Amino acid sequence: MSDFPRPQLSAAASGTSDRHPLTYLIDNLELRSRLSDADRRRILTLPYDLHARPPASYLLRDGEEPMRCGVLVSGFAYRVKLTGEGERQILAILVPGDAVDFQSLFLDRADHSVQMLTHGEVAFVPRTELQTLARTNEAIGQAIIIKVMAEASIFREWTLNVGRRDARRALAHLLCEIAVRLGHIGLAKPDRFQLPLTQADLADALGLTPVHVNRTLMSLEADGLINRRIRMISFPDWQRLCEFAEFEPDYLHLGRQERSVTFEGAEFLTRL
Amino acid sequence: MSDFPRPQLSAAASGTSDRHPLTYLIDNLELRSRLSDADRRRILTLPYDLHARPPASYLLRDGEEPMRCGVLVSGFAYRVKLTGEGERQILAILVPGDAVDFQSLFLDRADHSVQMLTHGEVAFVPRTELQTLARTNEAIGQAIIIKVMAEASIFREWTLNVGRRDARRALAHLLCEIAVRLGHIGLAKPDRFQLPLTQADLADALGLTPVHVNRTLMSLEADGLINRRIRMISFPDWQRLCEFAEFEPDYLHLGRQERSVTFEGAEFLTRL
DNA sequence: CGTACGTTTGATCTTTCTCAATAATGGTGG
DNA sequence: CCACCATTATTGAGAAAGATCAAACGTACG
Repeated sequence: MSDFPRPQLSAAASGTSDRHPLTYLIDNLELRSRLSDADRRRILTLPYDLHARPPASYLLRDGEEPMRCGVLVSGFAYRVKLTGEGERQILAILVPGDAVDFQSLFLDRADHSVQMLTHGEVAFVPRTELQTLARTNEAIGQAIIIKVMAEASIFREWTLNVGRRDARRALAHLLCEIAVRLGHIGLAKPDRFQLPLTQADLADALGLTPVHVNRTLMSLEADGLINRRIRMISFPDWQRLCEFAEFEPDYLHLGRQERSVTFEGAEFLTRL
Repeated sequence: MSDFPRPQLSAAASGTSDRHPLTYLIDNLELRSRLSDADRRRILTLPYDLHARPPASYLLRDGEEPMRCGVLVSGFAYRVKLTGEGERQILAILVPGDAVDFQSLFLDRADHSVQMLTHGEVAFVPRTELQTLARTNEAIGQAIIIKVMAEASIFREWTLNVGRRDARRALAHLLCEIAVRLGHIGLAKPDRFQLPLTQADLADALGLTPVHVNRTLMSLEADGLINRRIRMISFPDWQRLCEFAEFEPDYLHLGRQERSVTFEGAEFLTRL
């Protein structure tokens, strides 16, 4: 909370290896929940189709009835909504291991779209299989709920970023978030990472204009808060950047949510 | 979708009657889920404390470990986050029947605060009781998940509103949302309602300045999109307002989420 | 009837947008 | 490996939406 966690390398591999695709989902759930060996094996029995997807392709369309749930295996994607005028607002970034449709697993239709940001691979699991799994396996069901709740928390911070931080602070905050999330899956070095978004994407994420994002990036660089070489962002002073951005990663709810383990009938927790 | 639902009066009462407080929660869940008589009775067995709360009092504090879950029985509340500079961003409005802590029912600590907007009453239920209920009763558990997901959908639309709509459109959209949600619980007439927010609150909800909200309200009124008498907002032409605001209430996910009923082992849904 | 809070108004300033052009970059086919 | 094309990034000048500051006005309520 007070000392800012650097983006850290973890064991989760990065390349488009030949690991079972759903191990990425397992790793993702285990960022916040504890699963048993049996739970992990159960997830690996889910049927899936693995597909390569090009940039900008849709993984989910606004208004559609979701029939399957995609799990991002490699590459990046984003959640997006459009205004009537066709202006985009990017709502979230998905990284490898993230599921596309947990957000609407029990809703009749999608209220936003998900599109690929880069080239990547997606494992599609039938929605009914996941629903059944979520309801028959308590640990997995809870892990999914925790994931949904953590994502909702990220939406809230995103709204604060868009609504109440100026361009410099908001952009710095977004870079911090992406750096930490990539670090947790081994896709960022402690002091640098490859930004998967163009400046136009950043603009749509922050409710700004590409031109202004460009100027803001240059302004952050001029102040020594970041360095850029092409699309590689590096942090000369991570802590200073976090302080400037007001970045406090609690809202990511990373780390196991241990307190949520209820001891049936036990009241002692309410006395803590 | 094509014809805009007017805010509608429902059977859910409004006054601070002597109904069992948790019937408000039941009505709230039944906006989107089907519950059996047994489920309803089960909810009514939850222990609770009913408290009157003054405006601005906290129902949940950012960073706190939630020990209990409040259910708003009367009055209004809002979810809020602060920047490091102390600027507020209101993230959501809670109306009678809404639960305060579903958003963090399985998370270790709250990532935002909830405060009363007006005077009101809140029924506090021990968090462990709710967790247990959510896990032991499938229908209620699913109803809670659906509620969490629907709220997340509202967060996303909120972000679009703040990030990509100009002040007039965003304000009109917010008024539409509040009108429809109040209508569904019988707190709005078809063409008018009592706005529970001050102009400063509206500003914090939209990422604007109170001065600008004031001017924007006057501008909407000058265009005949709304009328105001004190805090009473009325709609001379609801459909025109909806079109102007790009308000399409699908994102509220009101109406029973029937498709989410899985027939165990049945694959036929994937063929729809 | 006075105090606190909310609303309205005016003048001025800043951030961010718009439009338009130019320069890099990256990938592709030859 | 090079030439070419499409994207992406950068720059400049001018315009606009929204912010800021300060004050006056209403209204509600103890």
